[in-house]
Amino acid sequence: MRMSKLHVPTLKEDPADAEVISHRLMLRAGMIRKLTAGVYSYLPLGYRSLRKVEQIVREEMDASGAQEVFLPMVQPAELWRESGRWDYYGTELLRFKDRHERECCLGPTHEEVITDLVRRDVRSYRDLPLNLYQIQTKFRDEIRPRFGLMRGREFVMKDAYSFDATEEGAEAAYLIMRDAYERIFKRCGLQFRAVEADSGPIGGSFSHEFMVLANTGEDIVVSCDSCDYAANLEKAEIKPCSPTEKTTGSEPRKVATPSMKTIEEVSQFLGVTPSQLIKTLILRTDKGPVAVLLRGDHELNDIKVKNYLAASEIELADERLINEITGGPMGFSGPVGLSGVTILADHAIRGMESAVVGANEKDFHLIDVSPLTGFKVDAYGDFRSALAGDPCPRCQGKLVMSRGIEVGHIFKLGTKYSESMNATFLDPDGKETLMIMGCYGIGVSRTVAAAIEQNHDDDGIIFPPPLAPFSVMITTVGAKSDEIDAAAQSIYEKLWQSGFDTLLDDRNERPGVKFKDADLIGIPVRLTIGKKALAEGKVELRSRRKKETVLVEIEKAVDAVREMIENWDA
RNA sequence: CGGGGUGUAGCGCAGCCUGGUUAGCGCGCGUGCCUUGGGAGCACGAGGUCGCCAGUUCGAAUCUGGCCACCCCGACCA
Repeated sequence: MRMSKLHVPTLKEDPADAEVISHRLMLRAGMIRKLTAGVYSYLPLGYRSLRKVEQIVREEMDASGAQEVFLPMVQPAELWRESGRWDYYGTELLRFKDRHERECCLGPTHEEVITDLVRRDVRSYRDLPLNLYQIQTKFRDEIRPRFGLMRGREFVMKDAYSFDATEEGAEAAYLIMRDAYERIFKRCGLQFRAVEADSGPIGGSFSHEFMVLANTGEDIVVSCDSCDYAANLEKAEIKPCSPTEKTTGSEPRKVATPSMKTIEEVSQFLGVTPSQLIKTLILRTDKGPVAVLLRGDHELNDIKVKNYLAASEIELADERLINEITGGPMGFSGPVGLSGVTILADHAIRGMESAVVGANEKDFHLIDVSPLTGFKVDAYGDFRSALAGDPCPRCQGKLVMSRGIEVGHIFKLGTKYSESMNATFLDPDGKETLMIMGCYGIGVSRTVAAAIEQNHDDDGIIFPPPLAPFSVMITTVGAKSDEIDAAAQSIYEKLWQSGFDTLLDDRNERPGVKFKDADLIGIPVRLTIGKKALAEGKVELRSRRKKETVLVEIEKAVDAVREMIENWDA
């Protein structure tokens, strides 16, 4: 392809409404353009990258025995009512009516459709296992789309669904997908990590997320510095600390803490550390109000509480509810004498001998409160988020934090959908049995964005070669010259014949413009043809990643390009 | 939805507070000359419902009200 013909509207300046790096660079590099909030058009370069990811995904899915299908995007409400998600999914499901007033939605995911498809035609254990996947546009009416392709409303996703006759089969299917995902993201040239994850509203018994490690990631990855334990912060387990047997030995005392509401204010005012305080959080849930007790320096993990209570909704109580339950204002809540509310306490509370708590009265706290005897707790559990330096739940190591972008998520669904939608088969004994399902997603468009988040510099994108829209950019420099043009044309043809997607910058531009554009759009290898080197039968080769320029003989140029790409990470 | 912010040429912005006649600047775009190793230079030129609607006023990009769109922070997720 020739640059003079390719539609690559690069921008010199950053678009004002793009904040994150991948969004900025994709706009500047002429890869995407926004149509409306969270909805993007792919220009030639962007679409080429997207298709590179798709192709890798497709090859590895096929190799793992999954079969590609293509499911409808418009889906009838009846299916969603059957699974129970028409009401549960909320406003993220874009709903509308057709001309006959029939209710429909745009598919945000395809469990309903695939389950319906399979239950119609699969009747026997002989037809199982089955794994079907598709690469398709999804629509989720996100509350707040942002960050360009990182969280669009319309996005490209690969979703696979496995159906098995037995529990063992379902677990094997899960592991096969796990391996396939490892290969996919490795082939994409990304630094990533598979982490344990909460299974969220899709449900199911266990799941892993595939995180591309990048500072701009929205998720926090917790990992052990000595074993291979890794989990999403929302899931990361905390090793319970050993309970103390000691009490304060004295009665609690009430002290005045005028206008001291926050942990910092109270601890500073009383001259104690935040870890000597207990914070009492009142939560409103669909299972009734709950008080959660945490050590002052710990943070609530609402997902853990939500899972513990099997609640579907949970939020911090407002001033009014707090007052109703504790009798005191916000900022002075404490567990002593609290009643009419479930009291949950984090394990760490048991390790405290003496604590400062709110007195449930404006401007007062209690000191010298003994958690062992000072108040009643309905249940102890793991309710806080991990902190860097916490002990690993699996070994003696310590936990460290990093940021990640979730590009893949695999779930073992079990019979959640086969049960609600009655997807059954006859087992060898002729008995009607529920299929056991798994589902496996990859954010294909997000993967392109994540690759850019992870690989860029001040000059632009540094594409890992497998995802680059083109592998090589041939740049001619200097005044127009027949010799240079001929050499460029010759190498251009050879590179294509050798299987390299090659761009030839034949524009009548000054070299600076060509170099800037090549850097911006992140082409891995730049091959520059200039008068001086050409006279000696040589061309220049430059790695976008290492930024070193080497001179090679024209005859060896193709091999040198190949070597540079093959040793990309070296 | 709650909080914060922005809407003026394809992009980035100034002008608005303190209303005034042809609405500016840089980049980009077109034509010509010139130039060709890191976003050159000169000349000429095209391009604007000042987000939309209503109001105030002799007069509105500018003041007032309503609406819309987009961005950022929170709850959601590939």
